[in-house]
Amino acid sequence: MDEKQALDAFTALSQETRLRIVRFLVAAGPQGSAAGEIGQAMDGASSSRMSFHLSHLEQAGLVISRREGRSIIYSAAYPALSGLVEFLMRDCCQGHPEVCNPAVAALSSCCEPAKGASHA
Amino acid sequence: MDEKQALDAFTALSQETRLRIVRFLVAAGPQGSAAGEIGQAMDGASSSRMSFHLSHLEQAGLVISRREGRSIIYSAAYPALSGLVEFLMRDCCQGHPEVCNPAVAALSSCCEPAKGASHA
DNA sequence: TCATTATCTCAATGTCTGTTGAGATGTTGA
DNA sequence: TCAACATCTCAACAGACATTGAGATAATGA
Repeated sequence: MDEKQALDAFTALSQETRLRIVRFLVAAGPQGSAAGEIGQAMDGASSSRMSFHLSHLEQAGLVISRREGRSIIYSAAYPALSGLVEFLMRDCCQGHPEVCNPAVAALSSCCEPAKGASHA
Repeated sequence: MDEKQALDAFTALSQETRLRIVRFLVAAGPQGSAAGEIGQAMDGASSSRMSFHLSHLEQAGLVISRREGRSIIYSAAYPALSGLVEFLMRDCCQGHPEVCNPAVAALSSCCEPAKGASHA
């Protein structure tokens, strides 16, 4: 992840519809979701609007797509998301791990295999 | 961290100068850096430009400021950064921790007390 | 108080971005 | 091949954003 990629990723995430799409796909898991399904989840956004935002996200490297029959299935690009987090926090704390440990804790708890209710 | 805050944070991070400022301050640690110092680190950006971006970042909650004599010292708002990471990755992986563990690893390694060379 | 330094505020300008609607492309089943 | 469906592409418009330069505010030391 270099600065240009990070900038593209943050630009993509700075728009309400796109941020919702990414979070929707993050929660959807690796199997992803069809463009139409995503559009319905976004308050029934128009197809051209979805296409615009999905291709924006794909160009930014935050989602990936594959065709399945008539549908195009989008899913979160987890490695890119990890890379983005790492880029933003790189060289954090300078030997004071307590300042960024909350971020680690937040992510770790998310990634524990679900036992009951998960997130806070 | 709610959606509006996250959106403001990502908007703030989607601009080259502001992203550099945040990363500069993340690396600078909790003691922070004066506005003028930051401006010099940003290829000598003009004071009005720095002021614009720093107040943008402060409004977005990503940095905090304090006056020290004539200078205003800015520092990274580490809890906000942690919250942002948590918000983006919330509900990730749905029982498949392997998909977002790389993000945890990236952050964890950053946060280990420095022994030699730190980041990857 | 005055000069100096550090930073912020404001208005003007050019550029970028999101939305919309119409139409094109690709896929499926008959 | 045809009709139906899913998605993408394109041009146009309104609104938001970054930069600039001039001037205002705040703190310091003499």
